[in-house]
Amino acid sequence: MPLWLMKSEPETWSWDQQVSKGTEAWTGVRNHQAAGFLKAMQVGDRCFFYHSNTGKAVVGIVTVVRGAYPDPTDPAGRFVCVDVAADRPLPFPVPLARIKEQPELSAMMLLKQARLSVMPVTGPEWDVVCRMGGCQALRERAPG
DNA sequence: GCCAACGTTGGC
DNA sequence: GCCAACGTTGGC
Repeated sequence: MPLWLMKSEPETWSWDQQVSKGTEAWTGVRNHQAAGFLKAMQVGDRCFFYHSNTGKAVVGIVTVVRGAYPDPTDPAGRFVCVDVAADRPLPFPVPLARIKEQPELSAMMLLKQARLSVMPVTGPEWDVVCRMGGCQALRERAPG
């Protein structure tokens, strides 16, 4: 069961906006490694929603509601996007600083590849972050 | 505001 | 095909 993390600058697209809108196309990824992860996503997969730059915290969970399709914002038509829907907030957002303090999270791709905007999260990492965020650790795929 | 990491571009 | 220059991301 794949689990993911997606980054967004809150000035560009925030968790609050995601909650207000419900479902949103996750466009603008222009990195081939990140695009590969988008292509691997399946409907129902869960993703952490991470605020980069001014936020620097995992703030919520979204679910994939449409698998990879051509990104309408890419004029060349080479990159893909997915649609995600807000699932639930983390009652206590988990800051990057706290992730760095956790020995169990020391191998997270978030820490290893700072510039990657879409990445997989392991099951144990998922559970630890959920626990830190005061959220039930739902790993299983969301119902359709 | 600075800088490290790193992907891309372009000259050779 | 190499590599320097440059642009972008994102933490600090």
